[in-house]
Amino acid sequence: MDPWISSQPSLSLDLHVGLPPLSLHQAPVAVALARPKVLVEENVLPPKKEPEVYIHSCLIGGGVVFDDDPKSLTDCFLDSMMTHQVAALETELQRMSEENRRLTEALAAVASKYEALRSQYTEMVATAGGNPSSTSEGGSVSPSRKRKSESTDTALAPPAAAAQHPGPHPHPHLHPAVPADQTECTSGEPCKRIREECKPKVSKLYVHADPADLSLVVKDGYQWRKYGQKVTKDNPCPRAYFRCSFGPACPVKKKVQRSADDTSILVATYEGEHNHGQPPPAPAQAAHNGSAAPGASKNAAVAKPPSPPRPAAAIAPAPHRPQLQLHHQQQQQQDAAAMNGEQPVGAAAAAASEMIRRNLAEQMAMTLTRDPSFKAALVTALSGRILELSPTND
DNA sequence: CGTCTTTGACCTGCGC
DNA sequence: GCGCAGGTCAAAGACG
Repeated sequence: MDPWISSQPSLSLDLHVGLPPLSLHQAPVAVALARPKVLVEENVLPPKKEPEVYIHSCLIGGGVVFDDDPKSLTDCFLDSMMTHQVAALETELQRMSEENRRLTEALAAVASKYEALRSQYTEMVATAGGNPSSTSEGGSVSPSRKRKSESTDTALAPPAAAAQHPGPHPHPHLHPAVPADQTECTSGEPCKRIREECKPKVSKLYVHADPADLSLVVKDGYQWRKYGQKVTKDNPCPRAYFRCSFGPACPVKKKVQRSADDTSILVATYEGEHNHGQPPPAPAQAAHNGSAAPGASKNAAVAKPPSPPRPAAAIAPAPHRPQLQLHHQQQQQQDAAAMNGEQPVGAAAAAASEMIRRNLAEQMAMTLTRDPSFKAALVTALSGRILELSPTND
């Protein structure tokens, strides 16, 4: 994790902004523990500090002013109200912080257990004579469909996959035409287990959205093409299926569905990794933090790919790259460095850190401005402050 | 006319 | 083998 981030006690980025900054194989666990409701509320923390300071200073000097100035009666009344409110907010803050701490601990425990199991599994595969590198990489192995009529043609090159990936794939390690489980498995249970391990990297992103907005569009900076929608059993809200518009070169898919518990939350499930950079934002997109323009309903989530896919390694992170992708790529770089036995390069790490800070600030600003509770708290604090400072108050 | 979204139909995996 | 549920396809319609 970014040292700067971990040094910000009130931010608690692990659980609050976008995707938890864990490696993707940990993401589902992390997301399962993260409660989106809490995430947004806790984002209110930084602005609270201002009224907190204000109240403390008023408490110190209030008594002196009280005797001399009749107007200070109003001030003190307001101060009292503010103090009460701030006390309540502080209590809430403490509660949230405590909950955050518990969640973080639980997350760490689960992550460590997962790591232990993972290494155990890798060990087992290695001793069984398997090829750990083909499975532990997790890879963006696309679960290619095998339709009944097509699968009889050839097992090695399913037409569906061939249609999606004409010609040699530029990134076979990211999206092999033939999933490892299909080539290496010969029977039963081991095959199933390996297949599960070969699933594309899955990550989840919780996004606050207007419940009245039924578009199911998650603005993550990438361009998506919707290819299906389905009502699932466990959730009355329909689930939308998207493919990256850079496909078939980019195998990434995402599913977007409203949370069954809180319809104001969109749950975006990403499968696979982008093998290209984030498309350059259009003017309207740039004004919306690199996401699709909300007004353009027709092409909000989809646009023609502006440029051919580029290898991820050749692309510097875009300034508006969403937090998700930042964590994603950063983790990839760290993984790659770890695999090569390298230490993170100082300059690159600093640049990445700076990038994360910038995106973090943007993301927090966006989240905060979208949160009604934050707005209410801000309005309360500001109105109290304005009343206090107003020369005409009486 | 080209592109994208919608949506019913189809396919596949899984549990029984 | 059957039924269910999730995921995907592809025709039709909408839109610029």
